[in-house]
Amino acid sequence: MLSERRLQVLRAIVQDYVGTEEPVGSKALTERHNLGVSPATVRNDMAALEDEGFIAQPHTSAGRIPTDKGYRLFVDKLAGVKPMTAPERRAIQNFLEGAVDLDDVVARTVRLLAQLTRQVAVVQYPSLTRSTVRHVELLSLAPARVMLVLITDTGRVEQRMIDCPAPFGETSLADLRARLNSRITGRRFTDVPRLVEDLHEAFDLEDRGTVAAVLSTLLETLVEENEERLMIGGTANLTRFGHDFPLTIRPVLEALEEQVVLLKLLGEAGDSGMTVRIGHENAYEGLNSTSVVSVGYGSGGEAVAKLGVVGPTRMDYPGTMGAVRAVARYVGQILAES
Amino acid sequence: MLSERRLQVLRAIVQDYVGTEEPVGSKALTERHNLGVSPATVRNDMAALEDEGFIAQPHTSAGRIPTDKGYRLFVDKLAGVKPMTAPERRAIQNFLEGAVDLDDVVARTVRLLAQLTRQVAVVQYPSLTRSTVRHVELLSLAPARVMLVLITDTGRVEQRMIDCPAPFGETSLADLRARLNSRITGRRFTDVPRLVEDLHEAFDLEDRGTVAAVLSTLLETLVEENEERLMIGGTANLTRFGHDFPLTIRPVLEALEEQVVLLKLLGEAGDSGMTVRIGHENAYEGLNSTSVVSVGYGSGGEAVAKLGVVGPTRMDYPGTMGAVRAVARYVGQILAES
DNA sequence: CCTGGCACTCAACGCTTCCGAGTGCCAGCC
DNA sequence: GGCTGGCACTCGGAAGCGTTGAGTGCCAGG
Repeated sequence: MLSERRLQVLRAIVQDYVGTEEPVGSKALTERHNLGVSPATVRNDMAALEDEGFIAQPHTSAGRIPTDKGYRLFVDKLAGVKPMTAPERRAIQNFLEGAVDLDDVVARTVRLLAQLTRQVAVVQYPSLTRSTVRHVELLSLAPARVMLVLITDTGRVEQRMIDCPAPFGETSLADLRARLNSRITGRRFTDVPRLVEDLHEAFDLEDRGTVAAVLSTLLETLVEENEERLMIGGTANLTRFGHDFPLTIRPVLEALEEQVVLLKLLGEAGDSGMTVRIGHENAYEGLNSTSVVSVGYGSGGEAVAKLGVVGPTRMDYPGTMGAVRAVARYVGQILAES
Repeated sequence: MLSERRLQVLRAIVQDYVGTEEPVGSKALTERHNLGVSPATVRNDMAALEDEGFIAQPHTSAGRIPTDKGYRLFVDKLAGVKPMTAPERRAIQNFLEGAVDLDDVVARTVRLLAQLTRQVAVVQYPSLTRSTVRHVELLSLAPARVMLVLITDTGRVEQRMIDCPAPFGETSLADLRARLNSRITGRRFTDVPRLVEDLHEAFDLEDRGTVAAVLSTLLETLVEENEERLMIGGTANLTRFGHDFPLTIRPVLEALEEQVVLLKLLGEAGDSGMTVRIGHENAYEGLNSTSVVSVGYGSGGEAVAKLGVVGPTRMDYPGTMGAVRAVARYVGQILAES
C-alpha cells in the first residue's frame, strides 16, 4: 500500500500536469506544493509510483506524467467532485429555462456543458423505451396515407408516414385513434407491444390491413435502434487537446460522428451515478487518449438518458464532474416541469 | 486580357496544386501537362499571372499557388461541373431511399455529402416560411395544457406546449382544430398570420384567452428565427485540411458550431443555381481559408432550403460541385415523393 | 515571341553543439 | 529507517551552420 505522502505526491503530479500540460519534475513539485520534504525524497516516491504504474516518464530525463491508472486512482481516491458555485448554478438554471421545446433543451444543454467544461459535450435524447406514452395521434393526410405521431412524457415527438394498403375512412381512423390511446396512454413503451397485440380484432376485415400497418409502424418506432438520438457540441474545444494534434483529434472526430459508437459509450456507463472512463478503459480505440465523464439524467428519480463530456485524459476531473453532475440535475428539473 | 495559354497555365496550376498540395513550379508543370512550350515560357506566363493577382509565391524560390482570385477565375471560366458517374448516381439514390422520416433524410444527406466530397457537409432543414401547412393538430394533454403539432408538406414536424390561461374543453378544442385546419391547410406559411387574424371572434369570451395563446404560439413557430435548423457532418475530414492545422481548423470548428453563422452563410448564397464562395469571399472571418459550395434544393421546382459543403480553398471544385448538385437533386426527389 | 543558359535566392534538411531540467544513486545525518 | 544534499549522468530540444536543389528572373540569340 502506498503511504499517505506518496498519494499526496500523485495528487500533486496530476494537478500540476493538468494545469501546465508539461511533465512535472521533483523540484517543481516541492516548490509549488509544500510537501515538507526535499526533492530527493520526492524522487524516491516518484520512483515507487512509477514501479506501481501510476506515473510514467515520456523519456529519460523528463518529468513524470500520470498514467491512466494514475488518473484512475486520483479520481477514485484523491479528488472529490468540485461543486458548482452559486452563481454558476444560477447561470445554468437561467440558461436552460429559456428552452421552448425538447430539441431546444437538448441543444442548450450541449452548449452549456461544452462551455462549462471547455470540452466536447454529448447529450442523449430521452430514451423511448424508458418513457411512457403521453399521446398517440393519427392524421389522415391523403385517402390512403396516415401519419402517426407519438408523444412521450419527456416531450419527445416521433412521426412516421404510413401507406395504407386500402383506403381508410375518417371514422375508422377515429376509432383506431381512440382505442389506441385508451390502451397505451400513460403506459411504458416496453409494455406497448403486449397491449396492442389483439387490437386488430376489433376491426372489419377490410380495415385490418391498415390497422396492422399502423401497429407495425408504431412498434417499429419503439425499437431501440431507431430511437437513440444524440446531439454533440463543443468540438472546437478539441483544438485544445494537445500539441500532437492531427493524430489525436482525427479518431476522436470520427468517433463523434459515429453515433453508434457514442451511444455504446454512454450505454456502457453505469446506470446510476457518475461514470468516468479514462483512456484505455474506453472500449473504442479512437478514444484511447480521451476520458469520458457521463451521468444519467431524468425527469423523476429515474434516468431516461445520459449526458457527458469527452475530453483529454489530462482534464480537470473534479471540475468536469461537478459541471456534468450539476447540468444533469438541472436538465432533469426542466424536463420534469414540462 | 489573358491569352488562352496563360489560362491553360492557370488551370494546370490549380489542378496540380489541388492534387499535390504543394506549390507548383514551371518545370513540373511542363512535364505533367503538355503545354507545348518550355519552362522558361511558362515562367513568363506565371510572372504575368502573378502580376494580375491570380497566383502567388509563398516565398521566393518556391512554386506558385493559386490565390482566391485565381480559384475564382478557375471556377468561373476554366472548369465545369464534373457530373457524377452512373454508379455514383445509383449509389446516391439507393442511400437516400432508405430514409424513414425527415430527420433521417437530412442525416443521410449529410453523411452522403461528406463521404462523396470528403469534406464537411451542411444541410439545412426545409424552411418553414417557404412550405405549406399540411396539417395542424391540437392535443389536450392536461386540463389546461395543449400541445400544438404543425406538419408541413416537406414532412417537417414542429411541436409546442401551450399553457392555457383557462381550462379548455374537448369540444372547444375540436372546434378550434377544425377551424384552424380549414383555414390554413394547404396554405403557405407566410399567409397564415393573415388567415387566422380574426379567428378568435368565433369563440366564447372565456375561451378567447386560450385561443389567443394557441394562435400566438402558432405564429411564433413560423417566425424565421425558430425555424432554421441544420445538420452538419464529416467534421473528421477537417483533419485533411493542411499542415498548419490548429490555426486553420479552430475557427472552422467554431463557425460550424455557430448555427447562426452557417445559416447566414447559406442564406447569402444565391437563391437559384449553385454558389461557390472562395476564401475571403466569405464574410465570416473564420472561414477565410475555406470555400463553401452550396445550392438550394426542394421538392418541386422551388428551393425550400440549401445544402452544401465547406472545405479548404484548395479543393476539387468540379468534383465537389458535381456531388453537391447531384445530391441536391436526389434529395429534392425524395422529398417530393414523401 | 519563344528558348536555352546562367546567376541568384532561400526554405528545407541534416549535422553538430550546447544547455539544462531531470534523474538515479550514494554517503551521511537525524 | 527514512530523509537529505551532493554528484555524475542522460538526453530531448534549441541554436547555429553549411549544403542542397527546386525554383526564379533576366538576357541574348533564334
